[in-house]
Amino acid sequence: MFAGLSRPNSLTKFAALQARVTVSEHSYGKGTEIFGEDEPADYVYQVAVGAVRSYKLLTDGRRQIGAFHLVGDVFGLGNAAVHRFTAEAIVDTKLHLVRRESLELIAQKNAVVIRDLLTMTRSNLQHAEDHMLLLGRKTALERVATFLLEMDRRLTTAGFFALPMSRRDIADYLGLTLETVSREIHQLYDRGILEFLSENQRQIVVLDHERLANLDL
Amino acid sequence: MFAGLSRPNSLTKFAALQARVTVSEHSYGKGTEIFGEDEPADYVYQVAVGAVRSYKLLTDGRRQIGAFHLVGDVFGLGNAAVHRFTAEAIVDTKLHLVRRESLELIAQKNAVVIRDLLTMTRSNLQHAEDHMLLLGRKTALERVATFLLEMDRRLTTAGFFALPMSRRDIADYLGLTLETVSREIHQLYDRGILEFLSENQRQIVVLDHERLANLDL
DNA sequence: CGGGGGCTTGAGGCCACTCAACGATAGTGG
DNA sequence: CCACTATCGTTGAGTGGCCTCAAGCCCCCG
Repeated sequence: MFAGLSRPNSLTKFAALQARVTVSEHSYGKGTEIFGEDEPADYVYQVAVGAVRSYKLLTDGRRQIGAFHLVGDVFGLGNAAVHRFTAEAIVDTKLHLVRRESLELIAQKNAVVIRDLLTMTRSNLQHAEDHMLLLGRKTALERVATFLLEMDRRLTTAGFFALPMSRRDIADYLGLTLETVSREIHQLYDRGILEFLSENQRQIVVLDHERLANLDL
Repeated sequence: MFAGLSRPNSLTKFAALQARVTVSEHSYGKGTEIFGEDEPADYVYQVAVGAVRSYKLLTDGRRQIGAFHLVGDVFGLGNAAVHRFTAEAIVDTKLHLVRRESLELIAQKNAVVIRDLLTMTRSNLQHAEDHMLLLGRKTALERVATFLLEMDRRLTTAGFFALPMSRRDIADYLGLTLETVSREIHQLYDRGILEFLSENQRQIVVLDHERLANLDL
């Protein structure tokens, strides 16, 4: 029943869920925390509107964003009793919340539910595995190319996409500095691989997917 | 029933499993491939003897090792129908194999089985999340310190541990070069934090866990 | 005893980082 | 309505941490 919820247009399935578990909705202003590392993990979340970053910090403030959660994505799954991440709203965001408790309850009777949880956890794991390759072995330009392809795939609608996150967020996702991210994006622009829409540097059109994919080895 | 199999001393539980699914054992010589990326994922594996590396490659040969699987570890879980990485025996290795098919069959009747698969997949995910922080944000010295603490935790028995993997493997796990790994390990030696046993640089005693943990922020 | 693999160590180079300045935009309060 | 400020992004100059290239040692194994 939760299966496919991570795909944007499967929100319909959510209706079926509501008859069985407690689903609530909650709004989070730009920049506010949804949950913190080491807090008890009482809920599972789905993005209805907006975007979320989840990250870990080192003691001196260095930050690694593990994933961006966009509309339709389910997150808060990989956690045990306690969250392993901090999650924050990147922009004004609405989330659907499901109590873990009630999910457990259903899961005991309905094997399909656990199976769906397993499927979603697997896809989180696969994303993490791909990201390890990026962080460990790709150059700055390759990282940015991979990132843009991911965002193009996940949020392009009318031939372009609008990034909800800042250059700093992108940098902390890619293991770079914000200056490097800026430089590499502009190098792709100079090569004619992408274009900016209007004055806003967050709206991007990918002109040449193939060359972008070749940079992303 | 599979729960806890990832912990070294839970091999006992494996006996209970054998009555229900087809479990076979297989040996792999040092350096041989267990499965390749994009091959069909027909089995789930558990290390009985030896050690395994699983990795991804870029087209030009750059390699990122995502995890080392040691005695007791279960792997091959995060995969869908097709493997997402290559697995190789680091040393001569014996594995227990369970057909995915028969696992699926049991899982349909026994919700506990899926639950255990979910738990193990989660712990793989958490390892990957920690590793993203390492690859994205830690310095060379911090990476090596984190690695040594992990190995100390996972394979110390008589006050020391013997690394099954080469410097090159460690480097590809930590996103460094083998030369850098060598230099950083020796810096820890020079600081009196660790010692080598006999002539073999793979047998290590950690003398000062606390200082090692402080380097690993 | 010759050859190869694994590890160490040194010298030099480069890619991404640091530090800094600047422009543009949005939100705020007088 | 307009400073004022904060945030965000870009761009340049210089630095440094890790990589590259290279040589040499040790051990194992044929």
